[in-house]
Amino acid sequence: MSKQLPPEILELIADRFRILAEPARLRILNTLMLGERTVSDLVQDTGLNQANVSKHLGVLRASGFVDRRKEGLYAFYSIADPSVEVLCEIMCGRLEVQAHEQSAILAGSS
Amino acid sequence: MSKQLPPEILELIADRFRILAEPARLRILNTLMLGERTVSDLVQDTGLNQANVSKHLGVLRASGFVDRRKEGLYAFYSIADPSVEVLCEIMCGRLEVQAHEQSAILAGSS
DNA sequence: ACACTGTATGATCACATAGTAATATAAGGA
DNA sequence: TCCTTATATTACTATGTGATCATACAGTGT
Repeated sequence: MSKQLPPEILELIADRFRILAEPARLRILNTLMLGERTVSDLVQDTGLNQANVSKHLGVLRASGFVDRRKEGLYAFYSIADPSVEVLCEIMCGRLEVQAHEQSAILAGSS
Repeated sequence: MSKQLPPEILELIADRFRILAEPARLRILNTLMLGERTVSDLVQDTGLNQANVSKHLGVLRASGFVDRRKEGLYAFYSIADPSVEVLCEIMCGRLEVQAHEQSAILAGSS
């Protein structure tokens, strides 16, 4: 536990965190958790424009978070890295903890 | 599982990922996993300059990842959010999986 | 061959932020 | 009080990248 990691590894980890540090990409991933979707589906779902969605999908694919399957004119994207969901759940859980602490502080100071 | 999250929540999650998307901050956190450290300790350990370390610590503290305890001239920082370690481990595990896949591909194509 | 649709790819702009130097603040000692 | 040390902050620059527009590319049908 808590072993010291060399700077090169920490850079790679930071790179992966950076991919997820974007609301638009999280929206896309969150939709993909429901199952495979085409680019057009995601454009509809997120309200982002097509170029933007395509670019985010490119980033997500290059970093191995999603997979692509081409079929005719369509490109079907899907989650390739199941850890995404776990990561978001942890972050979410932490948000709830902090929200609790804040309301506790507010309640205490009143 | 895999519930749809509203955009506001995803923005908060993205904010937290962004905090961790920095090699320098991960270096600091990784050192703090060994225990409480002063700013000077961290400057020594990371090789970053003092202003830079202070600024990163400020960001980490504002987002609740670390705590501060002042004692005389010194400021002792420590991990406040234990989930950091888990998050890094997951990312690390995923890096290993990808490394394996890549070497498998290379071996197969030879 | 042409037209149409879905997706990907530049080029550009705007903005956020990491790093750094200089300086400010705060605490302790002579 | 003055000096020194530890930490925080401010101002600035440079770099990275998200959003957008326009356009290119690929597959399908006529």
